[in-house]
Amino acid sequence: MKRRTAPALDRDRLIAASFAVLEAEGMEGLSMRRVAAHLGVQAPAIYWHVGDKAELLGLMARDIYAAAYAAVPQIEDWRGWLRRFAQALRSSLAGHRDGARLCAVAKPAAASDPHESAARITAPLIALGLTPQTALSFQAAVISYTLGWAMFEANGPMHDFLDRMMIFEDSFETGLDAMVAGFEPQAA
Amino acid sequence: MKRRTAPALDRDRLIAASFAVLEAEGMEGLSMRRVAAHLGVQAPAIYWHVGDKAELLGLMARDIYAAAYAAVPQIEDWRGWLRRFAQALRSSLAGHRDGARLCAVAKPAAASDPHESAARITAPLIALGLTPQTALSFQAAVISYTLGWAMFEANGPMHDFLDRMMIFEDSFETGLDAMVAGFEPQAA
DNA sequence: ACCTGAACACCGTTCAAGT
DNA sequence: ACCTGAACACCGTTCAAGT
Repeated sequence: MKRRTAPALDRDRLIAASFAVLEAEGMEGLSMRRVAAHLGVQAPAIYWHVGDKAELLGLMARDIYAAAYAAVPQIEDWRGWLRRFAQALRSSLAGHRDGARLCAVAKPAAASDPHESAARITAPLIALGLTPQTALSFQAAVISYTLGWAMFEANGPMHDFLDRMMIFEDSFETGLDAMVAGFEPQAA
Repeated sequence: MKRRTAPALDRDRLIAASFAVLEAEGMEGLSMRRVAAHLGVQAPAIYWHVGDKAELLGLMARDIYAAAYAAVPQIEDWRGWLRRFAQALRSSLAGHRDGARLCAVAKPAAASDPHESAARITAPLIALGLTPQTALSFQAAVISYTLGWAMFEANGPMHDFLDRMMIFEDSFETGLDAMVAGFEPQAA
């Protein structure tokens, strides 16, 4: 017997609880105290498992990105992969209340080892024949576009109006297709 | 004589002070109390001139966008206009500390009259021959891309690493050119 | 009309102390 | 090792009261 009582918290349960609070209260209701309450614990307990709130947000954002990567199907060429990835990221962001705002505020947890995370991020594109340089460039552009779009789309009051002037889905695809198609001549 | 003492505040001085605090303290140091202190006034005084903090942030964001629109030179076609606008927006965002984060958090002050603001936003493109529909679509895509990129770029730790793997300036242009070029066939 | 003073209900975080 | 209790230095916002 290593311990008499199992610990009440671990990183995974902490992150899960944080998402639960986010879903229920939104981004500005996401406080350390509320997350703690959701876990039946005092706020300072969280600091045993995580350095500070910024790190917690970083971990949440990381999960959102990870879900997107995991959702991209096997695909035969980099154009298709980029398109599928962008769609997956968009729906991963839309899958959580204030998901885009969360990712905007959070610094990437990737900060721990940027070299490794850049490699992981570009690996699929490199496998499909792009050079590391172009892979990074294209991927950065697609992520930027998708994240920016998600924020645009999540912006309440403007949304209702734009909804009557354009189909978000279609316009997102329009921009995405344009970008990917425009990459074509640069892939050499 | 309408009043014995001129008011200490007005909206413009309030916004200017807010930018000053933002520059000095960054986004998380931007508190109502600090802005008030910068103006030699008590925090509650601000609420006479502005409904709440969100509205103040919205006004700041609006200024950043307005600066971008103002900086776009007269141009002969919509491709050029879109490219110039994106560059102007990127440098307007980069012109203030945490500019991208600010715009991410702020709801558009445009919320007041979305119809009018959408019209103003698309006017230049419509004047250059696009339909309102495509103008809105293209403009939304370009804004999303640029805002997303600026956030990407502003993200400290990742930045230093990426800086050694790619030129931000060049990669931004790569994606932008790709998108605008890809719009071409859709402009019909 | 425009601002102050005092207060309310919160925050994130630290740190000794408990087990 | 892991959590609590109490505290510190802040927040945004409201509201009576002053001028």
